[in-house]
Amino acid sequence: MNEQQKILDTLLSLPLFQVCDEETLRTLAGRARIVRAEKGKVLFLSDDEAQAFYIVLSGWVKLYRETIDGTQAIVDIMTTGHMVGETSIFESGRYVSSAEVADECVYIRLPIDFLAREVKSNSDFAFAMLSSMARYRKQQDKEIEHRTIQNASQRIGCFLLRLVDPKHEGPVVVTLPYDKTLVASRLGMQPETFSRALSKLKTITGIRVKGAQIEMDGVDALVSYSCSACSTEFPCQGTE
Amino acid sequence: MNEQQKILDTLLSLPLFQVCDEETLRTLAGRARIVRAEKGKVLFLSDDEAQAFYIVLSGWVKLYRETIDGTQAIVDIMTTGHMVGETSIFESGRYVSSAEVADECVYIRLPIDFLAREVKSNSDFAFAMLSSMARYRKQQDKEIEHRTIQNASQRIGCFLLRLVDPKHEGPVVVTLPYDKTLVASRLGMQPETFSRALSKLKTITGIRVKGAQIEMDGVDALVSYSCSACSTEFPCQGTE
DNA sequence: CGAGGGTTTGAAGTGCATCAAATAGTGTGG
DNA sequence: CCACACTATTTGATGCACTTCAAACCCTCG
Repeated sequence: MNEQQKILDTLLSLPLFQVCDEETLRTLAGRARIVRAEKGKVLFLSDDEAQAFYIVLSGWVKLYRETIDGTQAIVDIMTTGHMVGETSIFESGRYVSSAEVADECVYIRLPIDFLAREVKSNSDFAFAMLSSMARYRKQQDKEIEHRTIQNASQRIGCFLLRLVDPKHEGPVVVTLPYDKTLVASRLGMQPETFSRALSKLKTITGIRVKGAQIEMDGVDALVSYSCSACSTEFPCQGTE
Repeated sequence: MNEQQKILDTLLSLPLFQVCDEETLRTLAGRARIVRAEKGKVLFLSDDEAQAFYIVLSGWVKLYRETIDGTQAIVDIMTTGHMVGETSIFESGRYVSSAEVADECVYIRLPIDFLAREVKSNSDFAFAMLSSMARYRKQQDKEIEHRTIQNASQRIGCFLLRLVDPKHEGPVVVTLPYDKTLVASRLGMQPETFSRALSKLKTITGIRVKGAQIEMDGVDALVSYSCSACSTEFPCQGTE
């Protein structure tokens, strides 16, 4: 399958683009490129003038903000199906955070001018984009809540639960999606704290940790430990 | 001036509604009510079925999420010109957080069905709403950053700076917009911590605190103390 | 096999929370 | 205008959670 066809198929698989005219998408796909990149590749920096937005096909892209002295705050970590950089069209055409590949990654790079045009001319598209924006907003609200009222171990528990299929019952094995250092910063803590908090979670809830694999007999122990300190009940669906 | 006219004028003064047909707004205004409410009045609770959205005319409304044991996490605090509850249209018609009057407040209560209809039929409106959503998203991203890398005193300094007119130069007096306990929870800390962190900020930056009034000879001291631990330079425009 | 990154562990320090109590500030009724 | 009640704010003492710095360990990959 050629690259353009692959891009077109991807677009058609995303709810946001399903409301677009196929001809429009074909043109868009013609102006897009699939990119394979290694960890560390910078997609864009905060305040850069936006030329493109991105759709992640596989792997992980981290969004972060950075102070002058180099301290980073992870804003979010995106993966398959997520859009990156699209909000620049509402911010005078500049990116509001930096984006970098966190783990070997394939993504589509698309011209940003398409977005602004489509949002203005296709109200279904605007509505779909609003929905995805609203979902994101809800997620960020939850994130603030988590960081305010959950301790480190509870946040880890909550993170693990969001990796479990909510319909699943009985014993589960989940795999951490990226390295522990990154999970730590995603959850707003230091790697050392993560390591210790995970041990604590182990003794409290009886989960078993084998490298990046985490086994448990069921979600109940985690749920009762983590979700008690949260306004949302399991399944939390914090997105991602 | 009668109530409907006042509502109509308010709507016309907000960028979001300026893109609407005046006749449509007149109808909307006819279905809206101005409400005066005291501290503690609940506008809605998380998960309630949404009947209305709100526009704050004066005073303060806090958005919060609450765990079963009653612990609250303040998500945001809204004031003049802010919309509240509007995202419910993207969340199967349910509110995603609770809202309560934090300080004597006047607001307009409008029927929610208008929003969904207008977003779908008026693409300028959809675009305007996207812009406001994007602004909010940016603000929340910043909030997460602040809570991750700023300490309590720096967050207070940052909060104070956002109360200062960015174009202002020389000595300034700012007034805390609501009581210190609420400012504390807005910034994700305990009242006691707020009090101590404010004293610390006083000795570090030379600001003078007189009740809710805070005087300083200039913003520089605050800027160099608070903004150094932030990716955004002053004026930060964290909104609000 | 050795280098280098990721991860864990240890020791020590800091910041914030918590509980308790004092103080200041505000509004009320007399 | 004062005394009282009530709330907001501050202060003190203490403990825990998380960070920091340092070092060891582990694993993977050239």
